[in-house]
Amino acid sequence: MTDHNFFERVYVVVRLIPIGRVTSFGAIAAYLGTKGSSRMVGYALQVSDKAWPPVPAHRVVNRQGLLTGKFHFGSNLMEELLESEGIKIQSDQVQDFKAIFWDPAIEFSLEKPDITN
DNA sequence: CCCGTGACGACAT
DNA sequence: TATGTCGCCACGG
Repeated sequence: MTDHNFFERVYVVVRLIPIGRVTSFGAIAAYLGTKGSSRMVGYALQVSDKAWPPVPAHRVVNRQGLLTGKFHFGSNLMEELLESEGIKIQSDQVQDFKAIFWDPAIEFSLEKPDITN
């Protein structure tokens, strides 16, 4: 597993995010064991367009549920993508963020069977 | 090789 | 609660 680069590890986790759910940079960083380098997660997503398979980077927001990276998607593409998945956005902020928050360190490790995507 | 930058986050004031 | 500062580490100039 350590054969993969840090960036690719980020992509793997992000691709695990169920549709209609979101997670934070810090949660991913913590799950990867690099809790302090949450900035690297954001950097990885910035260049995720050259990764394959595609990475749903729009499902990753900051700790406040704010769409800090929407500018990198161009206009309001990030917001539209999230709303198309049923996520409500207002003022660049995810509504009911706590409710749809998906923590890989918790929910994924439990391997909940009711999550089908 | 050194310096500034950055999709963040925790803590101090 | 809001604002400022520091730590984190990869990358480009």
